[in-house]
Amino acid sequence: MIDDTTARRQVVEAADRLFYTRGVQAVGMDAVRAEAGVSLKRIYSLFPSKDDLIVAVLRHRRQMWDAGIAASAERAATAREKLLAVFDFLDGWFREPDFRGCAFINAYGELSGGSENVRRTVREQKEAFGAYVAELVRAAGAPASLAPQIAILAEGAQTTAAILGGPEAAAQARDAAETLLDAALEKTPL
Amino acid sequence: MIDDTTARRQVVEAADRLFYTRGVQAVGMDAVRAEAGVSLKRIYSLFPSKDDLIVAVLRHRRQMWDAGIAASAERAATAREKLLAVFDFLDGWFREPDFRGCAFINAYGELSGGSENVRRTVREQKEAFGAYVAELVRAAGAPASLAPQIAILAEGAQTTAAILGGPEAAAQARDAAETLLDAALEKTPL
DNA sequence: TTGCCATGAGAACGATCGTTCTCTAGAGTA
DNA sequence: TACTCTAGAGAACGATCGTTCTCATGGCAA
Repeated sequence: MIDDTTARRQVVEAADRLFYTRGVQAVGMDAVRAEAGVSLKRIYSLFPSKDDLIVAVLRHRRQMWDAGIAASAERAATAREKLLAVFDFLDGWFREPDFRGCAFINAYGELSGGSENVRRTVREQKEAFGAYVAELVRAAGAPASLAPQIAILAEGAQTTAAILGGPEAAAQARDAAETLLDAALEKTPL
Repeated sequence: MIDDTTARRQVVEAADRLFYTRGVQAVGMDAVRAEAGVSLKRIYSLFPSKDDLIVAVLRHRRQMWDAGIAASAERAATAREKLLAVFDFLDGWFREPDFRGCAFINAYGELSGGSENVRRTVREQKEAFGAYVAELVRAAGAPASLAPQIAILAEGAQTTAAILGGPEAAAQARDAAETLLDAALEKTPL
């Protein structure tokens, strides 16, 4: 028998694939069982309910998001370049053939009416991303008011790319962010 | 008996309220019947399926959105002010107590995996809004590349306001749009 | 080998869904 | 008044969901 950690990972990754592709409510627990190769009994011993599994999937998505952003930032030298690297990360993501928008936004739209846990988990990841951007804005020497503007650009790029179906929004948002950065640094010289 | 036009309107408005508040899949047709005061038989004679009703609701939402944007633009004199008026409209909307994000984005996240009709209807409204912004950008004498940037700000403000739960994103996006407008017009003088 | 216990496969359960059907009551007409 | 037709109320249907339960199987201790 596979150990709990492995089973847990298999279930979360399988559910993530299915949820992201088809939507959460459209995927039954039996489909998760088939995709993960883990029995229903085992799944329910690892996750007390589907709601808990959804939250675990969102946490897993957040780890992947954080890792992707961090990897993209590593290749940048300055805080300004790290900020713009966010949009380079988005650009690569938008070009993946199975890109279907931000899983957090999708889950929020689908489940926020029903699950408080989902609402909170989604809000937490958006707040964490906002804090990440705010820290880079501070390091770049720009006024704090720039941070939410950049975060809004990143959010908007994700929904625009999902709905219109092309990667262009990433470059457009990146250009806008660059303009905003230039304007902010101009007003706040060293 | 009420005529078809009235019944249709009652059903669409009732469904809109329920779908927007609780999510589409969480609302059964029987709940729509109760809220609208129109029998199931009648509903199914007006809309062949729930999918058709969803599309009708989205079209209704689009009319309300277009009207709101137009009313906000009417109070503005120049093209530049009309562009910024979009964010004033958003600001008022975000402050409504039952604001729960953009119905189109929510529907897309919830249903795009299953319904081609929903996908297309959502895409159409985003494209229409993009065209509206593009026309104003042109009238303002700014380069065309500014238009998608402003549209992305509007999209991002909507999801940010929905998830974080405050109206601040509207003013933040408005400030960003103003900065982008200034920078664009500076580079492209008359 | 024998008994035991945990496990997985999948049937079962109760709820709910979208959709259709039945039945009844009432309006309109001759 | 008697007949017809329509529409509404809601039961019914088949499917599917999340969750639980049953039962056969196979490893493991003695």
